[in-house]
Amino acid sequence: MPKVTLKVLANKLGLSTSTVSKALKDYSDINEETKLKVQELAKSLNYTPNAFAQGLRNQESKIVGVIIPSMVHYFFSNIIDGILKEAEERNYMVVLMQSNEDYDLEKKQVDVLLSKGVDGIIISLANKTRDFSHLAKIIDYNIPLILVDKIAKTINCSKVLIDDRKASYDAVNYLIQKGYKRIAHFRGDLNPQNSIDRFLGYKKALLDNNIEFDPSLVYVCDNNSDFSDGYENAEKLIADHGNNVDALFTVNDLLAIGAINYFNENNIKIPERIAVFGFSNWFMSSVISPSLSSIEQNGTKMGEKSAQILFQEIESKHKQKPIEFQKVIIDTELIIRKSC
Amino acid sequence: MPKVTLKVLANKLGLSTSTVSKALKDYSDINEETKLKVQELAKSLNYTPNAFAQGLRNQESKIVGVIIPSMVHYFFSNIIDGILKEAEERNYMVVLMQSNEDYDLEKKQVDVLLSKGVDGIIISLANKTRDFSHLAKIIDYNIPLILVDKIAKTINCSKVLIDDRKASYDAVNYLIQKGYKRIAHFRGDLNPQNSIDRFLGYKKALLDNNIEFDPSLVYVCDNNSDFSDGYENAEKLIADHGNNVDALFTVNDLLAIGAINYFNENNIKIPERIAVFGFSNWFMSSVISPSLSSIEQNGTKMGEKSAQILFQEIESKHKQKPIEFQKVIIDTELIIRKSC
DNA sequence: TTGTAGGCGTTATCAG
DNA sequence: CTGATAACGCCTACAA
Repeated sequence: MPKVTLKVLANKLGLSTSTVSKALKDYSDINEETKLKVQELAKSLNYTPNAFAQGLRNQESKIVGVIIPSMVHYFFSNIIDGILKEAEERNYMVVLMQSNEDYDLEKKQVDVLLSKGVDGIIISLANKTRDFSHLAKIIDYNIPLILVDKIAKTINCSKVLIDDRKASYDAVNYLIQKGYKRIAHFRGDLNPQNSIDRFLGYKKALLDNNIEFDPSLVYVCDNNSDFSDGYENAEKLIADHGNNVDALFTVNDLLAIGAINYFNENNIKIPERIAVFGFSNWFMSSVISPSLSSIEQNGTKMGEKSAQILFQEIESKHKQKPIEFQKVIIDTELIIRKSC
Repeated sequence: MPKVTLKVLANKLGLSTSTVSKALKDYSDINEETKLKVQELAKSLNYTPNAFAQGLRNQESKIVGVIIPSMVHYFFSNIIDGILKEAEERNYMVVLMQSNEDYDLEKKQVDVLLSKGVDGIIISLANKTRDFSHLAKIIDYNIPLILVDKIAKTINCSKVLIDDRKASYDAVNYLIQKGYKRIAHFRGDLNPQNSIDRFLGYKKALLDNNIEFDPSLVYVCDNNSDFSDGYENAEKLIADHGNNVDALFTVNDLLAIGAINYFNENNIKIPERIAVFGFSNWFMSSVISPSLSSIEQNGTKMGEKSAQILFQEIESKHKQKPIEFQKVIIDTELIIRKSC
């Protein structure tokens, strides 16, 4: 298995490497016949250019880096799915890294990506990330950067996200239109902007409908919440408010499902006694019983769009064109099922 | 942002690049003081070696490639999770590709990985893949290859998998010990070995317990089955067998959940009237109601193990040591919940 | 139309 | 202990 290089081809044909190189790239100043000969041989020997040499020479890796907080999440899987599709079409490779919601790791991973000379980077920030110097560094290196979903407002780059506030607003508004009045909210921690925005959307929908905002109906859930957190808070909710609550809007589907479990086990009928509305439309929402109304966040589309913008920016950079940063809001959608 | 290279460091210190290079690698033949000076400067200028140059020089990319059929699957996400962890520890990058269960794409992706000079490859084969010449090519190129879960028996390389047959056997045996006698099976298509093995395990458990195998209790489900397939087959099952069936073992959790939905909606009590046992222990199984007994397939461990073996083989190759292929069976585990 | 030469950044070898 | 040199494979001015 001797490696097939330009030199090998050149020797076999009695040509120089540069001629071979040009022939393969269809340079106009090469004899058609030679071109054909070269291309044929290349094909038959299965020549593939050495990516390192190319990278070294062209300062271009055809690799993009992606950092996400966690792999095992329906939403993030979908984002990746979208990114992979776009990259595939353009013959780019995707290096995937997982920050495990750890700022230090995220920072280190950025360094690795930079040192590997990736052509662009897509990041969905860890919840804990507050310091953005590593992002500034990417920009400093003049590497296109796209932030997706978990973004940093202060960083000047393209962003792909949803309108959390509006989405929440729509969901809660829907509940209100259906006649629910005492709507509880399981919110996320204070940290990632998303949960704040979702909370604000909830609150605004209440106020716009002249429903008094009752802080005691809001429960703060842990961020790495598993569904048992939803279960426990549902228990608390009923203990605290008894019959004086008729709906529950949660910051994510997992909490909703935990709550549903509690309600099911305790014979609290959904949606008759209490309606439930989730967020993110995880795969699960459609399969539990009763099926859960939720907000489709469209991870795949977010991934696709991020990648499209990234490749656009890489292209522009290549052509020395100025880059105009975009902020793309991906549409969300209310998915109404049986839980309300 | 001038790139910091060895040459830059060398110039600033009035040294040669080779000295700088050695100093950074702690060569024993370099003066301690110079080493310190070099290392300090390197740190302060944030020097990172150029990966292309290193790759070109050392014939080593520090990148491994991973091809899986589909991203958006709890099981595969877990495999990736495991691989990423191991790679992270070793400062390897992971290039991820998704074959979408498409043989041609899988083949092309292998070519891309090879041409990029990855140091090793982990693949979970597409269901449709029957021709293994692309795998042979990898081996031909002398690139370590690990097959995980969806493997090719005839390809000579290390493999990480579960004992599908035994796992099924255990599950069905458990059902039988619990007193169930008329156990239906929703099996997968004839294609990937996994579903065949799971079926065989089911059958053997019956026979070993002197329960007649009744082919009419076996339903073949589509492979890209969504849970509606489980729903519909559950309907058929009850139509066909009425009360003459008391348990259901499915080739995956999704089908089981579809079936559970049908049973719930039609007031067929689980597990009193019919028990249900799934396979794979997807995240969902624990959150639906009633919670689903299933077989833990431990994707994370499979990913970790695959990566460990891969890095071992890369290491061995590096040291010119012979490589001994391993076939690792990851333990499965019965997870008993409320559905049986 | 083809070939020569130099360099991308790193590292191993060998000479000083 | 340090430095010069060559090589990894590719690409592109420039020369022939």
